[in-house]
Amino acid sequence: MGRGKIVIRRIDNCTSRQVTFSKRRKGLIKKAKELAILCDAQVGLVIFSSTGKLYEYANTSMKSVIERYNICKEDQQVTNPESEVKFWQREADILRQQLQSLQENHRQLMGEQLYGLSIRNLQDLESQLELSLQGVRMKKEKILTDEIQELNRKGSIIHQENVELYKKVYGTTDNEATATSKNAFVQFPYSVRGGGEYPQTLFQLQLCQPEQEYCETSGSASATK
Amino acid sequence: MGRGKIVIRRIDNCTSRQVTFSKRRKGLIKKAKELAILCDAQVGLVIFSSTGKLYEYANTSMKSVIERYNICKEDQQVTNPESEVKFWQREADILRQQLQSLQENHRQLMGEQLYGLSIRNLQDLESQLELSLQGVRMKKEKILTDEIQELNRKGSIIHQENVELYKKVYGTTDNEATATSKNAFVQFPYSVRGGGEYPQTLFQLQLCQPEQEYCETSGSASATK
DNA sequence: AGCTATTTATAAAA
DNA sequence: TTTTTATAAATAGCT
Repeated sequence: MGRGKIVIRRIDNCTSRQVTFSKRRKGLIKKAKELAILCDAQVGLVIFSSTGKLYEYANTSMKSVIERYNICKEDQQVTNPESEVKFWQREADILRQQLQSLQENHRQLMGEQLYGLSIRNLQDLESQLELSLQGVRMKKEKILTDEIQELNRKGSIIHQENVELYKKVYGTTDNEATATSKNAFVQFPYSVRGGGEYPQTLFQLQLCQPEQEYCETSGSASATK
Repeated sequence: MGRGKIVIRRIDNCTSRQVTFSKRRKGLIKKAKELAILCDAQVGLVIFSSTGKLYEYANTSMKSVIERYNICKEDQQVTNPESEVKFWQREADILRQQLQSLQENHRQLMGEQLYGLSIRNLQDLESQLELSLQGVRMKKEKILTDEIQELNRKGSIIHQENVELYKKVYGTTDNEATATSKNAFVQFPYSVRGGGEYPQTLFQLQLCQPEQEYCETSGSASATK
């Protein structure tokens, strides 16, 4: 329900995530209220943002909801009443396991601890790393091109100003001003992709040349499916 | 959102109320899940139907949500003497933080969540990924060469055995046996690197040829420093 | 924070 | 209950 369809997975962009959190939290609480009213239900809703901030809704009181919840659970639990300490120990255990699993995965992504992986596993890992590299490189290139574009924009403005100033100082004839400014001022834009009348090769070469070396030296090694 | 607009007030008709409860409860829980995933939040939802039936959702565990909720509420009151429970809660908190930090790192290694990284960071990440790839590929190649070497070893032994058997069956003259075995048996080793008198090219080609295609299609994308 | 084009949720009916 | 369908709501992507 929006301008585009989205897949339900963690939103990477921090700002977008915050905005979406704010909108959806509001929506969720509204729906919880409606359910409670329409259907005469008792509803308790607790939300912690990723930054740890607490949001809550309860049509009665959170305390009563939790108490009622606990009663329900106790009734179902014929098993030993696990002490609070036991619970948190288990919680810590689970977290520790998750941590360990993630750490192993992490090491493999770092190209370490590859012992015991099958060819299949290694190929999957390799593909993933290639995808990651691609993402990182695209991101890097984007930052650089954005920066260059911004510089060109600023440069253009300054160039424009200089042309105007030049006219004011030396005369108002277009021909004269233009002819001289070509020697006096830097031309913009230098070399942004699709930037207009200037050839694209300059910027392309700047970005790619240092990388050519890698391609050649490890070309056969990086040839993989 | 339906065939007609409704006002938010208790639904009198018992059947309609049940139907609506069922549908909206499902929708609410779905939204809660989405919020938790999209925005990386911790969500706990408790619903009692008007008939007293309990429905719940929590992306972690309801207990941990409630505990965290209580901690939030307590902290606003007074500082209590730390009990064993407090200790374990803190332990879980620390582990949760570590997990979060590692998860962020992990996502970046997966080429995600690159928002906010500087060129410098991205280059470090890129280098790391390249190292990882190199390690993975070396490991993979080692497994394959080892396997081939092992096969060659076994093949050699079998070949030797066959030569012996051939001698026993058709005669004992060295010349005859050797001459015929060249037509009857496969020669080992085929092509292990540095394996001796056989050229290395065969094995190299076997490993690299199927991968040539990939190298060409994504050659420019993977060309990087 | 708003604005809409779209996607979702769901009211009514079966 | 579940499915279908017409509509109301929610909200993703922009500004």
